[in-house]
Amino acid sequence: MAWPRDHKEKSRNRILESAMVLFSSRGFNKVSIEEVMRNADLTHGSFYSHFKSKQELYAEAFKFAAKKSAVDKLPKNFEKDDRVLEKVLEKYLDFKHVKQDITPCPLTFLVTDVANEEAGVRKAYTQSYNRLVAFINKQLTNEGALRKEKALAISAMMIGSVAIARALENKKTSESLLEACKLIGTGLINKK
Amino acid sequence: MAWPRDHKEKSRNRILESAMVLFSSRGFNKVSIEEVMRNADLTHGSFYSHFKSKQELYAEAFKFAAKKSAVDKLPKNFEKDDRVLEKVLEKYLDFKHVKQDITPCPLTFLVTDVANEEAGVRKAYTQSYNRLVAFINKQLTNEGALRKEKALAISAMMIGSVAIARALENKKTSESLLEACKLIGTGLINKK
DNA sequence: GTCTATAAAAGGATAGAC
DNA sequence: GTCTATCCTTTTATAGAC
Repeated sequence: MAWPRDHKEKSRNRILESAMVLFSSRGFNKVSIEEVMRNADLTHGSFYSHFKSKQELYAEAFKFAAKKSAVDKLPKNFEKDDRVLEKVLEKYLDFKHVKQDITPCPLTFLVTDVANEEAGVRKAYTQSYNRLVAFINKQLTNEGALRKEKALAISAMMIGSVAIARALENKKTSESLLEACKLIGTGLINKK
Repeated sequence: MAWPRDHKEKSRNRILESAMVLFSSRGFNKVSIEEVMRNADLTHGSFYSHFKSKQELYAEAFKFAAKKSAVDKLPKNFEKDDRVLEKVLEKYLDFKHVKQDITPCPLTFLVTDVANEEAGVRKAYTQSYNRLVAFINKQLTNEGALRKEKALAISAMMIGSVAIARALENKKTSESLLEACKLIGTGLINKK
């Protein structure tokens, strides 16, 4: 029929966008295909024209989310300026991120979820994580022997603290945790 | 009938033990009540003599798991010795923990899972997390103004790195991450 | 490619016998 | 308190019309 040639791709992107938002906020297993499709203004029957299973959707949605996340949208080339990393920490470790007032980073929001899923999903996670670590590592221009280790530790503090903050029952403790990680993280950046 | 008076409690503990293991390794939503009960050598019908819902089981199992975890079994009183915390890091950030060759810490294995569940579960998580931070804080005897912040940052590195390591697809990257966090974490302990 | 309709299975929860 | 049997809802996945 006379469909625009990008029609399928647009539908697919709507599905991925829908899945990304829903999976991040409630977890993969608590979101049904019907819900993903409805949120993308489609009916659930047509899901299988795009993906062969829910697991495949997860892997694809994860890659899609990783591209859209704040970290991956950062410039690939930048000045020798430690403040870039400090600004990333500032934004990432903000309570707004915990509350999803900014687009959530799937590395954090789905970290445990992914561990329980199949290889394709974990591969998507790994690739996205490696890009984050590479970015941090590039920013640590003043470091010596511990540069790589600091990059990994900072990534763990970022992902860990936001994940924990999301699980805690009160906002105050969450914010203390985020602030502490900003402080200690920044300390790691600037000390040689 | 002539049941031993601790019969119900023993069954309950078997259910909690069973749930703890299964939830930690595969996540709350992927484990059915029938599976939990079968693993506890019971049939699923009798589940509701012990818990009113699966959510209630989760909260109770979490408290139970927290008590059994390595951290909570540590002595409450200890010498002024920084090495205690270093030893905890050594054990917690071991690949054996990732592979569940030691009893997994639910703070790590269920961190994202918990964030998507109801208040009772998050309360249990928060209490357990606060105990961990209090323990770390107590160990940091050489610190000054940043003592509290360091304790929080170390907790985020512990929980974060093991969670990430579980999600990654290859062992080598996971081990680099764990080693880096041991190193940087130990550095935070010893520097004033 | 998307729709409606439906199959088929899984899982949470309850009823009643012992 | 635990068992077997069953209800009922949700959910993944497929079939066939347009």
